[in-house]
Amino acid sequence: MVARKVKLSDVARRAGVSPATVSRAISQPDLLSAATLKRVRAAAQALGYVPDGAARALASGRSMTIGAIVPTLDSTIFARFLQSLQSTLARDGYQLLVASHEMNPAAETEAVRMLLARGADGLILVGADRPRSTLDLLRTGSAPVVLTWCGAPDFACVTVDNERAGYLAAQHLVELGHARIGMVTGRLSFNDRQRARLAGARQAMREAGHEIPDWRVNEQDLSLAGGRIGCAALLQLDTPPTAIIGTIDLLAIACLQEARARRLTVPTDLSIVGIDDVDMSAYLTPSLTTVHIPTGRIGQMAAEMVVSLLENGEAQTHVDLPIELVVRRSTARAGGKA
Amino acid sequence: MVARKVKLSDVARRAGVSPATVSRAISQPDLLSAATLKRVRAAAQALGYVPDGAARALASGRSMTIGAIVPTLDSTIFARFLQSLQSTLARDGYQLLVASHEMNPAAETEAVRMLLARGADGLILVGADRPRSTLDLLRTGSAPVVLTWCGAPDFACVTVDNERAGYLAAQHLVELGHARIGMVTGRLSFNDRQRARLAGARQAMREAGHEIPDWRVNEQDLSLAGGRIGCAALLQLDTPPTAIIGTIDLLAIACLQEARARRLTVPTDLSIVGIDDVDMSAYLTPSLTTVHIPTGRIGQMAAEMVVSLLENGEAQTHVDLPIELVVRRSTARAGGKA
DNA sequence: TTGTAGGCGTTATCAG
DNA sequence: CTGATAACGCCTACAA
Repeated sequence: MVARKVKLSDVARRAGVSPATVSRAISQPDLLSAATLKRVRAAAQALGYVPDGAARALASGRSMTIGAIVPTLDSTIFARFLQSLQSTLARDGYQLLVASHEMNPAAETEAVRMLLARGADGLILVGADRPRSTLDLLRTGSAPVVLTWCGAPDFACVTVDNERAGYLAAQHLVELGHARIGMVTGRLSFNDRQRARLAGARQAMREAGHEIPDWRVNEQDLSLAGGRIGCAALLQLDTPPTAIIGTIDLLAIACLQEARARRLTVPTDLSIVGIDDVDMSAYLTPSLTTVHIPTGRIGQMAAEMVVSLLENGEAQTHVDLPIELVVRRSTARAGGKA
Repeated sequence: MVARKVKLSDVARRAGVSPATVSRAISQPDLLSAATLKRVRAAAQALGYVPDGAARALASGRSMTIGAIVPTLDSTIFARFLQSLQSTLARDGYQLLVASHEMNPAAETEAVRMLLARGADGLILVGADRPRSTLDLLRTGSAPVVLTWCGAPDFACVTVDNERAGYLAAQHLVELGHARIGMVTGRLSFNDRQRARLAGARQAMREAGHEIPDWRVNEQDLSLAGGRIGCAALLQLDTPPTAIIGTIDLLAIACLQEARARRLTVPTDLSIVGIDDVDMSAYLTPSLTTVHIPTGRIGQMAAEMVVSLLENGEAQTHVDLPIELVVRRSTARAGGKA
């Protein structure tokens, strides 16, 4: 719309130095004398110079951009995760390029390809459950990759023990005397987090001499609507569970709402446990007993990991963040007494 | 890690054609004969060729990347907004580059500069309230800009009448006989959406012969914690309001929780109205009366607008999306009777 | 500390 | 329909 683009050489001419000097002024200021640096900066300022990222990327081989692929952007969890990634990366001068796959493996592969094509210097993905072809693409790519939540042995990753999360949730219920517990989970395919949480809960019950039969596990969309449907289905069984675990807080919150809609009192009539510990959970009435997952930390660590992988070449490549049960008011002893 | 990068010319050699032909095979397939096209594609496939975005961007002047700057990623609203932007842009082959400013004007300016430097072909921002210098930077930049939620006359924008949103919320309360209403708002500076919603509510009250004095307006962080604090403050006034408007659902939901914590029954003892109509609002007990804002549509339209600005040069540059009051169970006649 | 020169991988303009 | 041949704007040895 306005004057044609100001380029490096324009600044150089204005400052009376060579293009190389201007280039250095941007990327390696220390190599210049204070005087010239100042002069170059003044010239750049005056001309309103903005370096061309594409050209820099092409010449230097680095785009200062990190790609992140999440299942969906429309989720409390991933929103916080991205916020955390974004702010941490920004500190190091990197920009975040985001993509989502909406639970479609092919879309994820496509996203990886696109991000790589866009020149992302590094990639951050969620989970490790994806087609071998995608994994190969990731390994082949020259960009460092960091997996989050769930990891794979041959990839750098920032994990959380999802199986243990499910275990802790169920164990808590066992300790309260519950033997018949139901679960509302998200879709299990292409989602290792969900599978692990379910498996962990089953493990805890098994160790206590109980089981969670398939018909007490209800697979739903990860939404409030899904949670309510799943909860309703479990409550309508001939022998309804005395407690329900939602594999993510959103689902558990929906269960809380469904229970209330059915005039059941939580936790007296029904205990409910979630996993994640989102903000909302602490503020509900009754507040939700859940397993805390350090979502923000996962993002921060993942960001720091790609950056250090990128800049130091090396880095600790396996971090497992601690999780813990947070007992609040949505759980009580089986049998009705709080 | 592996073989050095496969480039255009490698594919060309393998396919026995010139580099130019390979380039066309990617960007203008129609110009090639079916036979050569097929041959080139096979070669590219075999070599695992991935075009270099930086080089393409440098040579073509377009990065196929759109930058979006939101106040924060960590919000239901903006998460949905971004999701919508992302999926719409993806359809046209664009990638989303995101940044957030956490309510810091300077950070936003910095983000604009960075996004422009990264070669974003277009920019999507939230609101129109920012320093003149940033506006100038936006105008100067050669990239089309689309403002969302609130607009400015000389920018393309996808808006929603925030003032009317506040107006509708208050008007509904007036019709229910409420004269003393309180408001819990977010920080008003650097946030035209909040100011407009507050102003609209005041306008509605004024027209009804009432006022919303400053001391019945409580400015808080846009969080559940903020909402509860704000609600508590209003309820502790000598003459507490009979109804409260939260300028975003999150705040209103927090008010609902605070009211319950104080053993107040909503809507009998206190009516509460929100603005946004997030998913959760419909599922709460009582469900939240609120003003529906088509968040997803805003994102979709904004995305379509940048793209058409980019590709057709022209486009409708001012779209105002309709909003409407959604009456649910959190409001009732003043005086206690539902 | 600063200048020179060649190249990064594609696209685009022109011929053929 | 396809092939040469310049740019594109910046970085980076290498030289001074």
